[in-house]
Amino acid sequence: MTVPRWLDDDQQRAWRSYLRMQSRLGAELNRRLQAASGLSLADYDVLVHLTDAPEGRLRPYELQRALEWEQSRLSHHLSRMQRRGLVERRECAEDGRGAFVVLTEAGRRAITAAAPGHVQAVRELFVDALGPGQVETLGRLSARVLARLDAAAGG
Amino acid sequence: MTVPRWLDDDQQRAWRSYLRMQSRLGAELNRRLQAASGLSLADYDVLVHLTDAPEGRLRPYELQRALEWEQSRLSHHLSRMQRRGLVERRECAEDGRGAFVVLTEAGRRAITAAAPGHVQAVRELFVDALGPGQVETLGRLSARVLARLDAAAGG
DNA sequence: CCAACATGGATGACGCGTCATTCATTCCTC
DNA sequence: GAGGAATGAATGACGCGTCATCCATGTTGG
Repeated sequence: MTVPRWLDDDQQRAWRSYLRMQSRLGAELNRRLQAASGLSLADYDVLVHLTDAPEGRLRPYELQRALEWEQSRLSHHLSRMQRRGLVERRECAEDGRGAFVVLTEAGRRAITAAAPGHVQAVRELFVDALGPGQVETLGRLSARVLARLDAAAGG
Repeated sequence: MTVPRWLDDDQQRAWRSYLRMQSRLGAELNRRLQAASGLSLADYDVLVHLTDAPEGRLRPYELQRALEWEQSRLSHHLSRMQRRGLVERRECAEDGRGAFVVLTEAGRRAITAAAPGHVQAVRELFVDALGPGQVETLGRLSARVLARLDAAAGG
C-alpha cells in the first residue's frame, strides 16, 4: 500500500451504522439486564457457562477459553462475582496450581431469574427486528468477519 | 408473554456469532490503534469530530450528541485527554455555564498520524472481509436494529 | 535428579464507563 | 424581577478491562 485508501461514502455509512448499532444494542441489553436482575452481560455469560457444566463447576482456564476472555479479566471478574456470592472458588485436587469455579445456589437463582427476560430482550431488539432470513444473514456476515479475524491473528 | 420463548438453534447460532464478531473486531481494532498511535477508539472518535469542526472546537454537549455518549463519560474522557495534551478546555463567552473543547496541535498531529492505519484496519477486517454487496447489507441490517432501538427508547 | 521452561492463576496499577450528585447559569413564568 | 425549572458541565465512588508482573506447581530434557 502506498497512499492510504479511504472508505467511500457507502462503506463509510455502513461502517458507521454498524458501529452505532453495536454500541447501542449492547448498552440497551446491558441496561435492561442490569435493571431487571442486577447482573451484567458479563455476569450472565459466566453463569450460563457454569450452568451448562456438569456439577456447575469449571476450571478457570476452561471458562476462559469458552468465553474468549483474557485470563486476568476472568480472574478479576470472578473475584467480584465471588464477593457478591454468585460463585465460589475451590481448590483442585488433581492439579495443585489450579482451581475450580463453582456456581453457588444464589448464582443459580440469579441466572434462572434473569434468563427469560434477557432472551426476550434479545428477541425483541435483534431477532424480531431483523426477521428470520436476515438473522441468518447477519450470522453469516459475522462468521465471515470472524474468519478474517482468525486469519489476521493466526497468520 | 406467558412462557418465555427461547431462541431456536439457528437464531442462537447467529446471535452468538454476532456477539463474538462484535467483541473480537472491537478488541482487534482497539489493539491495533493503540499499538500504532497510543490512541483508543474513543480518543479517535473524539478527535475525528473535533477535526471536522470549524476551528477545531466544539461545545461539550455538541460532542456528546454527535458521539451518543453519556455526558459524564465525555466529561471524564475529556479530562483524561486534556491531561495527555490532546485537547484543551476553554471558557465560553456566550454561555457562562458552558465551555469549549479545543483540539490542540498535539491532538491534530495524533489523529493525522493515526487515521491512515486505522482506516486500513477497518478496510482489512471489515470492508474487505465482507466485500462490497455485503458491506451494504450489513449496513442495512444495522439500520434495522437501530430503528428498533429507537422505537424501544422513544416509544 | 534438576534446571529450564510451560501452565494455571492471582494481583496491583491504571485507564475507562456509569450512576448519583452537585453547582452555576440561563430560561421561563407569574 | 423573583423564584422555580431546565440546561451545561464537573466530580466522586465504584465496578470493569488491560497490561505487566508474580508465584506456585507441573513437565521435560539432559
